[in-house]
Amino acid sequence: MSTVTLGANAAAARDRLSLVFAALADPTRRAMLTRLRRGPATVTEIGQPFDMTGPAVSKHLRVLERAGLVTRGRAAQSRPATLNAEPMKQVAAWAEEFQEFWDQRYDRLDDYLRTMPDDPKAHA
Amino acid sequence: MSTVTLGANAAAARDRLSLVFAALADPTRRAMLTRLRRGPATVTEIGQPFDMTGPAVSKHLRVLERAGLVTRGRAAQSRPATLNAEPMKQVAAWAEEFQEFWDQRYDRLDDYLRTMPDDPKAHA
DNA sequence: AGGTTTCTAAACCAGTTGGTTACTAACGGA
DNA sequence: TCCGTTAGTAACCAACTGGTTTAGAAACCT
Repeated sequence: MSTVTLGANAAAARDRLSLVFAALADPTRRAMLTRLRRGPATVTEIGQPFDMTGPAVSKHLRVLERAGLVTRGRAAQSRPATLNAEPMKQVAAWAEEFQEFWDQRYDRLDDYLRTMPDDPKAHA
Repeated sequence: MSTVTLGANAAAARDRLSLVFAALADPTRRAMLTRLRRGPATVTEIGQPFDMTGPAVSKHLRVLERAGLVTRGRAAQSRPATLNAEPMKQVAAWAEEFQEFWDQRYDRLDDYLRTMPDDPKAHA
């Protein structure tokens, strides 16, 4: 079998948007980003509100960095993190493609039944 | 120690937004949602474009369902999934709280330096 | 009743995630 | 030069993830 047959490929082909969404899927990291709206901060500053060890904070920051949500500088021995909100623009843009469905009543069974036969001419 | 001491708590306290972001962090699932914009669809219809087995599709749908992005009905032996885009409104809202930083030049070192003296006594 | 279609459940597997502890590196100050 | 602060590496661990195969439930069609 040329097909890989490997049980798990998992997150192999992680595109950019997936990285961003995955980074945002953790409340700790979202809180960190919110914190960074008030300006750049050092690792210890960022980790202060959370009950976790230094390396854990460091790892979270690396996830944010790899998603492009944070850029890191170097000032003395501190390595300040700066918010880079550009990827969030893409997140918002993606979500807003669904805007027309946001407040849709989902009891439109008739609509469902009309769409059911799935054939292209059902629309025209 | 009453604290669990367990090495991994991980995704224990998954709040709603985290569930939604996690669900969107997979390109397959995003494609499924995009598909559902054209109207409800059965599991086999949804899984057709993807090279994966039935159960895999089923699992993806369950993730979407638990995130509140999809509601499932029952019609005959098919169990059609309907898009529920309401959580995306929250996603967009969250992302847009960062709107003022989207196009920000991040070479504002002066701003950084102004925010730096974060310690309380530096203010008073 | 028997068969087909549609979908899910269970068990399993490998890779990722989120945390820990212990150690190391780099810088600034006395 | 030595010390404290700041941050990152390495190794480890348990839970979660995304996929598989195998089997089974539920509804339709003769």
